[in-house]
Amino acid sequence: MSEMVIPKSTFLNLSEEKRRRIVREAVREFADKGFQKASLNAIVARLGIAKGSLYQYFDNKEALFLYLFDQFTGLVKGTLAEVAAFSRQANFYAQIRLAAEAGITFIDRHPDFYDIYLKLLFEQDVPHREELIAKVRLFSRDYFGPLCEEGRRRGQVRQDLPIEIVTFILDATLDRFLQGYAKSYLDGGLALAGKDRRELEEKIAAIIDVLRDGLLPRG
Amino acid sequence: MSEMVIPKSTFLNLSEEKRRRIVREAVREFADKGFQKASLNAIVARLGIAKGSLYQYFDNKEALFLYLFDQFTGLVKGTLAEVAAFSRQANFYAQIRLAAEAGITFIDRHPDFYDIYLKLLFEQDVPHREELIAKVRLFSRDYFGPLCEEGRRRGQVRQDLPIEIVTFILDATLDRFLQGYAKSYLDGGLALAGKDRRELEEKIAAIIDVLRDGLLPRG
DNA sequence: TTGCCGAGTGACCGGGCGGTCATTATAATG
DNA sequence: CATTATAATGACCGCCCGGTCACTCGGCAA
Repeated sequence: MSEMVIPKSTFLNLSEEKRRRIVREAVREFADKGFQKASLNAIVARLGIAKGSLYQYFDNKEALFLYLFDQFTGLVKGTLAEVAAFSRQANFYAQIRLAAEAGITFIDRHPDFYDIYLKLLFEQDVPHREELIAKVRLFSRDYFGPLCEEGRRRGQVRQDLPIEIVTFILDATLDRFLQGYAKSYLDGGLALAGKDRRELEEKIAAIIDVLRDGLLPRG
Repeated sequence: MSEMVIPKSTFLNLSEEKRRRIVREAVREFADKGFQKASLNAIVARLGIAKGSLYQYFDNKEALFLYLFDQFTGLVKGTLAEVAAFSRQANFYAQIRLAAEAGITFIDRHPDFYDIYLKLLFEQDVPHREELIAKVRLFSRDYFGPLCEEGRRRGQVRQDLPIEIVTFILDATLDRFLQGYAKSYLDGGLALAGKDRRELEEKIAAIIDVLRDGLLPRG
């Protein structure tokens, strides 16, 4: 279902180890520089192969990038499916918490892929950019939307709240939390970047508590 | 207090109209392409001046960019000071609402400046990038922090909530709202980009209501 | 009229880019 | 072994970049 972008057969004939090495170094370069500034010369230099070889594997820079992004969306999709299955029985607020923690895990495992995505958000002239962003964001909406409806159905979320406002807030907050974890200058004073897992989970819990109970004094 | 970055005297000697024209076109170019891809050739071509002239005004690409960003931070600072003064007496939630509306107004007035900032967030190798981002984000924190403390003091925000969590949520949500207004693919399904002022204010009010009252059914 | 000086000019430089392709090396086949 | 198919190579191409600099221009003071 992912793997919609296929490289040249030459690439597929390579040993898995070499393929992984190429993907790893290419992802690193795109994560460092973004699409436009990423240099195929730099990639082949790091890999110790000739530039011509890269063109045996992929038609051009764009095809290479699309292939990498395809791998990324596959990983995202898998992660979300896992967490959805794992947390199906849980309370709505626990589900949100687990999703946030899965996001942290994903960034820990694939920081360069996440960097590529972040750069893509505001870079210009990246081929199929809006389409790629939309693909990822659709995952997020497809996850939070049903979650909220289910939470409302089960009486864990107020019936009178507009679903799209709730998903917007959850999406925005979680997104920013993950961005702050990956990029310290976006952590909004929570100093997320250096924290260990336990502290991160405490912050997540605190945020969800505030969203659940509201800012206004009760009574 | 802004205007810390000074161009060459040649630039300051130009007529205000010419200066504004140069700033306008340069901002447009940097907003379109980001720092790295922005082309001085393109800027001088649009302005109809020689490249050498640009180098009479600014030492190099970096100095030009820093000057533009300085203008930007001046505008942000002024806007925040205005809204702070204007909303001083208001209820906490009205203050938040007014800040969000001021953000909308700012983007309407200076969309290219806002674009430069958004691109800066994830672009690599921009001179003084983290410093510039920190400067803008400090404005935001300096605004929301005291606001939350004041709101708590006045009993409009629960006493037991950790301030930094509250500011994080407000900052993240407002930020994402403005990003969604400027970039339709980030609007999280609220379709903010096309909306008129009244509809935007309704969305803002709805979001603040949810944050104020919480997701959990009361009772 | 002359000399001066700041403003404005654009051809030019070195360098890096994505991409090409004729050539060589390697592996598979009979 | 020879022949053929596939993979790997890197010099090279045209392009555009940021930045330079020897030069021209125009107004003003002497």
